[in-house]
Formats: sequence, structure tokens, C-alpha cells
Amino acid sequence: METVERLIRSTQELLWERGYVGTSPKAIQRAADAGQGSMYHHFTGKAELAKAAIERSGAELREAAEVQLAGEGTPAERISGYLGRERDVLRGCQVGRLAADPDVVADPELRAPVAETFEWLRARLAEVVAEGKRTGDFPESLDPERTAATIAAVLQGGYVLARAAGSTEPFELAVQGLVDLLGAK
Amino acid sequence: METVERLIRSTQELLWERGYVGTSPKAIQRAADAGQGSMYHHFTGKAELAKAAIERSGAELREAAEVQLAGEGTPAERISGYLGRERDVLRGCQVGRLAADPDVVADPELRAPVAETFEWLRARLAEVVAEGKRTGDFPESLDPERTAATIAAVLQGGYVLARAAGSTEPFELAVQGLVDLLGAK
DNA sequence: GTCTATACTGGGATAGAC
DNA sequence: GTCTATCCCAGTATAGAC
Repeated sequence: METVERLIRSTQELLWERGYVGTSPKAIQRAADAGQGSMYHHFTGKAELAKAAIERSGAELREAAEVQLAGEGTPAERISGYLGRERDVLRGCQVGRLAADPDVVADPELRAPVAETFEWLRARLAEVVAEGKRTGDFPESLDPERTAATIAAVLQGGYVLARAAGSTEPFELAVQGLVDLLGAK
Repeated sequence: METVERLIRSTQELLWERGYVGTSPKAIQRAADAGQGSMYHHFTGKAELAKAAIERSGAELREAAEVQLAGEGTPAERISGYLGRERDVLRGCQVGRLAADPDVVADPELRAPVAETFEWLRARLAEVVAEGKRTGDFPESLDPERTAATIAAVLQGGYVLARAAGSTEPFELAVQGLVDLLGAK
């Protein structure tokens, strides 16, 4: 694999694990097996490299979501499929994790890909909810934008509760609770 | 205020803002207006001081939640009151924020107060939901533990989405979406 | 209890050789 | 493109004086 590619992927991993503040250029170089000069030749510094890595992670999140949301089945089944799909819960969300980072939130260049990813996700979920209202999966009373935000929040919050507990259980409970509420009509 | 107290409160603020990894002993000393020797006289180091600060933050979260959850009104009203109470949304949750921190999650001494806080919160919410089932506020079909986890997750996830967006809007949408679902019976 | 001195490592980056 | 040298400051802590 090429150096630039290794640098971006290593940065993605480290940002996921330790966040922006906790990730040093040296650690990136070690993980990517790239030298100091090499890294600074391809990127102006930590911030630019992080930006590339965050954009990549955002794209991966969108692709993974789209697999479920554009897949087979009724709208309700696709939402449930998305909620229940295999996840490495205790690792958390590689994009959502960055919202905790003050240096990411404070820098427009770094926050932008994070913001765009969740804007896309909420809009996409809202589409599927709206579709479900037309098919009768969901009651007319449901507001698609609100419901989409709730769905995205349960996942992000589920990760937080699971990591706090050191167990996937709270995540699973939260998701089941949401599925119950969505199905209760 | 005494030195120990200033150290703990300053550490709480810094942990909230920058997390454990992003908080240095020097920054704590500056914020607390305490010297190097003073801090190391009262605490063995950053970890012990952080533990004290996290325990304090956990206690504050519990007290704040209890105001709403043990307050006036029907169970459904108390849940809504808790969800809708005044919050500094863009600052995030001072306890939940720590679940993103690898050094907190990895250290049992530091993770314990975070875990206990959310265990307490979910149990307390489950009590109120169960009470609401008895009073007829909530349908018999609702599982209290699941629903409690969903409520806690919506809040934590709402913070994540809001900070990502740089706006409180996603938080408010997510909460409203949950209230809608809980009220739909 | 608090202060200053000291120590050592790592963070983040630039310069210039190869 | 990549390597090594170098720079300066911050992180985290210990030691001993006051």
C-alpha cells in the first residue's frame, strides 16, 4: 500500500481509538511505518492529515448505513436492520467519537466532515421513515425529521452507555427499547 | 475556597471541556491557582485527582436528575420534564463525555464512577417508567429497563449530534421524537 | 502545606542532506 | 520522496528547601 494511504488509514484508527487530542504525529508515523519527513512531505501537519482521515471515516459510515437503508425489505425492516446490524459496540462510532473532541469541534475544517456525515444520516433516515408512513409501516403521526434524529441519537448514546458500562448490554437495551416504541404504533 | 476544593472543581471543568487525555496537571494548577507542590501534596497525581473530580460530577448528575424525576407531576410529566429541562447542550454531558476517553475506560478506578452514574440513572428512569405503567401513563407493553436505556441514550446521543452539528437543533429534534414515541401509546 | 529546582519523555514541527 | 538532525515547549513527576 502507498504511503499516503497508510498514513490516512493509520490516522483513522488512531482517531477512533484515542481522538484528535490523544493522537500524535509520532504515533501516526509509527503505525503507518512512515518517517517524519515522509509524513510532512505529504501533509502540512496533523490537522490536514486528520481532515483527510475524518472525511474517509465519514464516507465509510455512509456506505455502511446505505447497505441497510437501501437494502431489501419494508421501510420498518430496513430501519430495524440498520439498528441491529453487527457493530463493534465497545469501540464506539468512529465519527461520533470526534464530537467529544474540543479541537475537532473548534476547527471548522475538522468539524465539517463530522457535521456533514450526521446531516446525511439524519436526512437518509428521515426518507425511510417518510416512506414507511406511506406504506403504513409507521403511523401518520410520526414526524420523519424528529424520528430520524431520535434513531441516530439512540445509536450514538448507546455507544456512550456501553463504553461507560464496559458492556454492550446498555446499547442493546436502548436499541430494543427504540424498536419497541417504533413498532408500538 | 480551600485548595483541595479548588483543585477538584478545576479538574471537573477541564475534564468536561477537554477530557482526561487533554487535561494536564499544569492546566489544572493554573485553573485552580495552586502550585505544583501543592497539587502533588494533596493528590498522588493526575489520576487520583481525576477520580475525585469524576465522582463529584457523577454526584451532581444524579442530584440534577433527581430534581425532575422525584418532582411533581405524573410519571410521564416527570420524564418529559427531565428530557426538556434546561441544559447547556453544546457543552455536552460532563460524565458521558468521559466514555469517549480511552484512558478513562481502560482504568477501572476512573471508569467505575462513570459506570455507576449511568447504572443509577437507568435504574431510576426504569422506576419512573414502571410507575407510569401502573398509573396508565404508559402502555403495559413497555419494558421499563429497555425504555430507560433508550431515554438515557437519546440524551447522550443528542449531545453528540448537537456538538457535531455545532447547533442544539439535533438534540431538540431527538428529544421531541422520543417524546412523540412515548406519548403515542 | 507550599515553593522552586530538576529530570526525562513526548508533542509538533522545520531544515537540509540524500 | 524519504531520512536524520535539530528546535522548543509541554507533560508528568520527584526532591528537597522553606
